[in-house]
Amino acid sequence: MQISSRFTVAVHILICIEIFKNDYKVTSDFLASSVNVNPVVIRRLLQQLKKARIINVKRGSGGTDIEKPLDKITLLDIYNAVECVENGELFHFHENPNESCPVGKNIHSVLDIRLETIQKAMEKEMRSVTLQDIMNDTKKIIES
Amino acid sequence: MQISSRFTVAVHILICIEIFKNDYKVTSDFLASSVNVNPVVIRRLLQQLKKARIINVKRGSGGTDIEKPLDKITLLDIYNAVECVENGELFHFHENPNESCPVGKNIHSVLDIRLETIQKAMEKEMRSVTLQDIMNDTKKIIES
DNA sequence: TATAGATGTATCAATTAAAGTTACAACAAA
DNA sequence: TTTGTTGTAACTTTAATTGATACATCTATA
Repeated sequence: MQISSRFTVAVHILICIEIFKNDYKVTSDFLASSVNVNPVVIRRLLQQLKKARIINVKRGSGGTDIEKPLDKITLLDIYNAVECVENGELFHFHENPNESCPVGKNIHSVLDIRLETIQKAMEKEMRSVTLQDIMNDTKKIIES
Repeated sequence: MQISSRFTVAVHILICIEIFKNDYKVTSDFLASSVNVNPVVIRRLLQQLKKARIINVKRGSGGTDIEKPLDKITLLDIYNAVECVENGELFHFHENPNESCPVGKNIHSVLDIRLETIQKAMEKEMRSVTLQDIMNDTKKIIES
């Protein structure tokens, strides 16, 4: 199963906020039009990004800003903000292996550490990319 | 969203096949009892592992064997055998970004390479662990 | 201070994928 | 020929995502 599009949408949103901050009031409707999803989906994501202290959302007047230096926001920060799995575990483990089978009894002892290592490798890679990197690429491409 | 439990179940199955090969006929019912899921779920997985040439399943008489040296079967092989996402893409990308917005138009150019790098990091880690490694750990734990 | 335009959020529907279940034809060994 | 098993179809259940509508709440400003 795939990681939900909330992650790519969240990155898309953050790029938009930064690119258009001087020229438009970046509302949920504005963002919804760029991403091409329902505005409520955007608002839900904005709330999650706000809870993670990545952005600030203005009630009443509308609009949103990024709350941290771009080079202090990593893809992992964004991922963790919007991907709400219990314990943050990437792999879903079958729930009730048979404890009276020697394999079922020990499957967690054997696999947990391996799954964690794999997940950590993914997270390390995500942590190495900042929103600043993404913005640099985006501006270069838009200008060309 | 999490990677489905098919992956951990498939690894569980393969460990069972190897551990019990001399003492039991390892049928889908036998495996279903250790994993604690419906036998049909097991049979579906066995078919996927068979298609990937990791195991052989005996019709009629019943039972199953591993078809390759254990140190030639990596966690990535198992993952790819049972995790059937289109293009094998880990990240689900939102479908129709607005092409008339400079960000929507270029979001794929900016993000695709990053997502691929992250996925590759995960796959590299999965490729570095073989079923032989897992079996060594399992036997050590069961014997202690 | 009334209003216009946003956000925040509840609620429900639609869609999709995973996993459970039943059933049974096809098969192969004894 | 019987017995136990696989292979697979069909349907159900469950859960998560996403879409959609609605509206109370908020704030700048006219």
